[in-house]
Parts: sequence; structure tokens; C-alpha cells
Amino acid sequence: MGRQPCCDKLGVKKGPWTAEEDKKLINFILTNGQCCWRAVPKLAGLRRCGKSCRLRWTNYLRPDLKRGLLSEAEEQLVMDLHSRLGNRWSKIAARLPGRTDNEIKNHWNTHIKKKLIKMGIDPVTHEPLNKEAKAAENHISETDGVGADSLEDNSSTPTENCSSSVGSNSLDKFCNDESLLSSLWMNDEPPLIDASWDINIPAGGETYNGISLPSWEENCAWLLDCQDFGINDIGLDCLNDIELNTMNTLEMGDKTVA
DNA sequence: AAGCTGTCCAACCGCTCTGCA
DNA sequence: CTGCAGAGCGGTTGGACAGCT
Repeated sequence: MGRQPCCDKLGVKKGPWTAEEDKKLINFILTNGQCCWRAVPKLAGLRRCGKSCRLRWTNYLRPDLKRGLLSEAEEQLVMDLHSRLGNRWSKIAARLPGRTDNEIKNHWNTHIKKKLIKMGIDPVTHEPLNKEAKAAENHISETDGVGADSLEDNSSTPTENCSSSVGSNSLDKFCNDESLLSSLWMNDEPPLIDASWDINIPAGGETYNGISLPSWEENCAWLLDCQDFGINDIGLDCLNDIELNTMNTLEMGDKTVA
């Protein structure tokens, strides 16, 4: 089809981001907000394609990101959501505060998948593996017409697999938590997780469906890294002394814990 | 110490979706 | 309705690192 490349390949840098590039991107977005990504590299003085900038921001630089391994509760949530949504990582991520689709996808492929296989559960169908082997023969003639699109409809996803056929595994307890699930599926919209970027998270942290949300200070821990290249340089004058002191305190606290 | 192997994760690629003229 | 541009998504890759022999 002769599709145009997303960006001019000439002069566009690829590979790992440098601190300097991060600084430019953070500075630009904090100053101007997220606008048209295609224009960002030019305006921010970056030799990157807009796509790359968006990815870097959403997966790594966003201040509302939680870093580190997924907790047990988050893992369980991912398993359940995956059983319902399949590989719709962005939809899954939307229900996990501070997590990105990329992060969840990576975690799924490296940890959860293996865990499920070890538990004797097919990570794709969430069916028990031995049962799956039997069912496979029967399904071969039926799978036509059961495309991935049908997953969009929750009623036809392997949702039921979670609460019925995988009854004895560790998902069961989670899947039977009706209050949790009902709150997850009350409406089709993700539960205000994206809105956390609007800095409405109360100080001191909170819990969301049993998963602890990072406090704004925690979310801002990443900003401490910015001190490496001078916090004022990247347009963070908006952070007052109190907030900076809080972050310093938290940092010290983290060090003592670690 | 050196080489090999496996794991992890940031980043890229290409396709699809969405909004607009 | 159609075509285009931009944004978003999911699959995949490749380099860094850790653990083992």
C-alpha cells in the first residue's frame, strides 16, 4: 500500500534514550502538556520520531507510573483480566493503576505465563492443560468463526473459564470476589486510573480494590532522578519546597528500608 | 576468569483504529 | 463515502545482566 513511515527515517535516532533526551521530553511535556506527538520531537528539540517519544513518556517517564515488580494482588488481577480480555494489554493496564501495557505484557510473558503453565493452566485459554488437550480435538472443527473479535464481547470470552472450569486453582478465590469484579466490570470505562495523571491521588496513598495506589509523593519519586540534571532545568519550578522536602524525606525513608 | 545460557525489559515495527476534511 | 494523518495497540526484537558450568 506504500504506507508512509511514521517519521522521516533520516536523522531520526533510535535505541536507548539518554538522560539528556529524557530531560528534553519531560521539560517539553510538563511545559506544554501532551499535544500532537508528531510535533513533539521537533518542538522539544529531539531527534526522535513522535511515536518513540510517546512510548518513552507513557512507558517510562510518566510521573504516575509505579515501578518495580507487580504485587501478588496485581498479578492475580492481570490473570483474571487476561482471562476476560485476552491479550488486550492496554485494557488490562487501564485497570491497574500506575502500570503500563508494555510492563504488563512483559510481566505476563516472563512470569505469569510460566506460573500458569506450572499450575497446569493454559495461559491462552485459562483452561486446565489436560482438559485443553482433550478439547482441542473437538474445537478444531469449530474454531472457524470464533475469531479474536468475539473476545470483545465479555460474555463470549473465556471469562467463565475463570470462575467455573478453573475452580480449584488460585484464581478461583479472586474470581469469586464479586464485589471486586463487579466494580471492575460495572461499566466499560476504566475506573479512573488514567485520571490519576490529573494528580487527584490523595497524599499518603490509597487502595484501589485492594491494590495500593502510590501516593503523589511516591509517584514523584522519579523526579528525584531529575536532580541529576538539575530540577529547575526541566521546568519543575512548580514544585514547591514542601513537596520537594517531602520527596527528600521519602527518599531517605526508602533508603533506610532498603 | 571466561564462556555459555537464560531472563528481563526497553524499544521498535507494523498494523489497526479514529477523527477529520 | 472516501482517503489521509495521527494516535494507539500488540507482537517481537535485541542488548544488558545474572547465574551457571
